[in-house]
Amino acid sequence: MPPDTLLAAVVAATDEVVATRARSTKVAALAGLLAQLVGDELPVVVAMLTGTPRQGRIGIGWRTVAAVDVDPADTPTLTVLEVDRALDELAGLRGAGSQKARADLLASVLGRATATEQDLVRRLLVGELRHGALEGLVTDATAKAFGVPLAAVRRAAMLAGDLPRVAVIARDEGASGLAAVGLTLLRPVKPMLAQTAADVTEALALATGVKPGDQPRPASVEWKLDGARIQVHRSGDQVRIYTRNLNDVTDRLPGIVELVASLPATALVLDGEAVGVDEDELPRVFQDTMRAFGQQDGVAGAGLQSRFFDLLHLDGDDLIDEPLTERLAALERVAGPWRIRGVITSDPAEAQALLDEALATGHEGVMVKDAASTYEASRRGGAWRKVKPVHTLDLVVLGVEWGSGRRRGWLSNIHLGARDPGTGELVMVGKTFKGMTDELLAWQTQRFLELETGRDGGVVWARPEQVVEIALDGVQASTRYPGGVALRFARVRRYRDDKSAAEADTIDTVRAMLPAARPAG
DNA sequence: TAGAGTTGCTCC
DNA sequence: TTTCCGC
DNA sequence: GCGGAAAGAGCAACTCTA
Repeated sequence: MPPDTLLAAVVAATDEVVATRARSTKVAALAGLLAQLVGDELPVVVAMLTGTPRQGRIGIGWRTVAAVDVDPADTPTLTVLEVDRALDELAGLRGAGSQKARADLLASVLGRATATEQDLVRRLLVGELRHGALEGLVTDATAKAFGVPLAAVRRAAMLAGDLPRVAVIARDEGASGLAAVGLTLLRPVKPMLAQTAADVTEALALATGVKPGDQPRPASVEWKLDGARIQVHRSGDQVRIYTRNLNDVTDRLPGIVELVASLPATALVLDGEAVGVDEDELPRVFQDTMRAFGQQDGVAGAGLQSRFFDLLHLDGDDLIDEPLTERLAALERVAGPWRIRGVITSDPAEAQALLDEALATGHEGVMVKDAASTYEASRRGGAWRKVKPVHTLDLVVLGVEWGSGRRRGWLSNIHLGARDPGTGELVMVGKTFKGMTDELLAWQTQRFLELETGRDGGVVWARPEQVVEIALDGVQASTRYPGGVALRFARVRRYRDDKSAAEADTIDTVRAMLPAARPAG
């Protein structure tokens, strides 16, 4: 019988992964590790390597991790199964005194770990493994470790929604075992994701794979609702609802459970959105929707409604390999009134009209989907494209935070201010680190060091002179920022040297972008 | 018991 | 969520 | 084209502190 695998073996593999940028080398290192694992070690380590320990909510975050400081062990003795059991125990603690008990238990585990093992456990707990390999590469490594086709592992992982379990199947049952993994009712499937497109014309071309001069091909153009993604399973009178990350939120959404239970079918897997809707069928403000979605007791969530855009299973038949048009036809039959509005078209003008209509009704934009496409997890293929309007603002940089990881040594996350025309002061409305090339990072590092007025922790304060053009999805009410508004998904477009801070956009302009207030219906 | 602090989830 | 980057 | 990394805002639940 082989010895229990040490956590040190995982550390060694992640060290190899960190040391290279070549995918093939990373996969080889991970595969070498996976191939030597016995029994339950495999699912435990697969979960670790993807940065998501199988215990889920453990109740330890960066604050607790930072507070625990114990001398490391000299020699590695901790096994991966011991770490797994410790995580079980940590996750199980609750009630008065549990925070202290967690910290104590963590300290005892770390005390048995070497310095590098401690580091791995800490990174695992704060959810920032950052070893340059996550689920995608671990999937590759699983295929390599057990000599099974990558496509088979990917498909099984999508359908099972659970890579650790699929790795065990790959090891113990091989390719035929993987092929037998199918969509299982009441067990969530990885949702299909979308890529972006600048406008409907581009979206139509990219989604359908049509090149200039080719015959256009039809796409389904659908309203994109601003809510939370849900996947609803029904088997007989049992209904379960999952989020995009496969968390079970059934208890929060009793109204949707009731609706799906009433649909004319015996078995269903629906893909859609949970949204707040007022009496006039107009969408509620996103924050209202999310507040209701977040509450556990189901009372507030009862006000949320479901709208569906796909059907993956109907009464014993898996539909994931059927073309979208077939799935939509089945969806129309079984849940027509709750279908998200959409049209099948290859005409950019018709798609644009639907986008205009969606925006006028208060929705986020449209999705454009290849009408012939099958249902596939992840972004591969890009058969789904989202189109939403982009707003821009010219704001002033108030300060910058030092970056970490691959941005270490660069000033990265910039603090953004809008002008208050009344006082002449600048009002902070958000931060962003997105949209920066390496070249721009280098430039802004130099620029803001020139403008530096002082430091506070990781923040370098800058003389408020540099104007930056920011692209954003929109604006939302904020309790955190002094102006009462915050930017949603802000990213840098370009630095503007043709504008002074006195010409930057005002806080009034930012506030004017808030969605129209509606009664919370 | 109210408020502060921490965590983890939603937008991905 | 977005964008950039190396492979 | 893929997979990974950079890191934000809002919210609710839970635990701890004063």
